[in-house]
Amino acid sequence: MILDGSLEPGARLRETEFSQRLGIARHTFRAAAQILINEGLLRRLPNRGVQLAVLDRDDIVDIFRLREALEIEAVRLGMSAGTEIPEAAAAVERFNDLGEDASWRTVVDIDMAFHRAIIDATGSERINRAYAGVQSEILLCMAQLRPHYDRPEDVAAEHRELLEAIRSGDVDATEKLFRKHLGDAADNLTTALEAREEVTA
Amino acid sequence: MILDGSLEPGARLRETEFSQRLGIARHTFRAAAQILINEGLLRRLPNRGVQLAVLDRDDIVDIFRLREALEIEAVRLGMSAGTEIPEAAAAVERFNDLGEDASWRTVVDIDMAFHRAIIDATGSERINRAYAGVQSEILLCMAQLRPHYDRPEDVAAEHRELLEAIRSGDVDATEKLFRKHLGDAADNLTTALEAREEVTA
DNA sequence: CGTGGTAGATTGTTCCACAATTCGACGATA
DNA sequence: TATCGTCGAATTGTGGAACAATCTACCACG
Repeated sequence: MILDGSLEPGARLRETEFSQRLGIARHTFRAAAQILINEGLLRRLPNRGVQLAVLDRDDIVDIFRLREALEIEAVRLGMSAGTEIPEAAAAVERFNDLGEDASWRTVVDIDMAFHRAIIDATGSERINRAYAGVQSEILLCMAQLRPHYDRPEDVAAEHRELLEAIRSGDVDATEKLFRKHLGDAADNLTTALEAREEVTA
Repeated sequence: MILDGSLEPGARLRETEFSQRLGIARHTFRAAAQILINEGLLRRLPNRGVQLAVLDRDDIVDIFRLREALEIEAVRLGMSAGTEIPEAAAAVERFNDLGEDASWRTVVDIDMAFHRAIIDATGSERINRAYAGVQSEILLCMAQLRPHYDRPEDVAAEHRELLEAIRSGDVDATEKLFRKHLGDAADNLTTALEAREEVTA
């Protein structure tokens, strides 16, 4: 429901209401909510329960700060270990196969798979956990914003570049490219956010 | 109790026993445990409750991988913003004031304060949260290992260098210095771990 | 028009209950 | 004797009801 968009940003999730709607006990709902809080999807207001996170401009910037930290480190680790990342290559392939009319959701899925592959390649449980958190938040972003996306082929080209950079072995150049890629994505989302704010305002 | 060392690594925390010992209800204990699980201090075994995390060599390496990712990014952000970090400077001062016989615990506290100051300076809520997780795990490490530490003045000197590097403005050199500093710390802990394993074996 | 108070709603926590699952002991069988 | 399966106790996972603490909204009052 959260990632569906069927819940308004900032909506308060009352315990009795939702536990009944989900057919679970209030305790169980609270336990589940705690997990989602740690993923950043919900926020706990003391004595006022949980509410769906509202992401403002600063949040998006912040999410991408952490994302940059994790992905850059993952890239460095992967490159110094010289590991191949077949899943990332597979993601690029899937990008290439997309037609002009590919659904936005498909593009997002492949994008996520690409970046997750790089994280997975590190074999670091903790970097993985931390990244899982930002990834849910990004999904939440997407659910709330539906930002503008480039044509599939442009997205494909950009990721092909990233993969080639990794294979080239030039760490600094790759790092720079990733920073640019992630920075652009963050800009995309922030402009989408501001566009929505204009509508609601 | 966890960070005291009064609980053995890998110990199972039975719900009835601990909720009674702490004077809280079983549900409350479960909720608290969930939070500690997210901090990496406890592990949940399905249908077998929670147990105190046991950190092996790989875990230490992994913790410091994430720590490196976060601190390096924090340093970069702080340096590009040109922010002063008075708390870090204060930590260095406290190091300088330490006598030869300073307690190990004091050294750890100041060390933590120094590194946390750098993280705090980013103003990034999410980098902060992620770092809080590794920090508790490091504390757990410390509680379980009591590793060998250099003389206080050496530790002081090393941190003074780090701070000076930040002030110098040379990002790459600073990054290299931090990687070395953190790598050494990780080595310290892993050797301490291996030393303990020899004893128990 | 602002202020304070009161009543209702909601959360945080406790206690009790019970199904599901795991673990260990016991005994049967080869 | 060793292996395996079965049974029972212990423990977890979940549900339900209750209650104090806290918050919210509304209303009376100055």
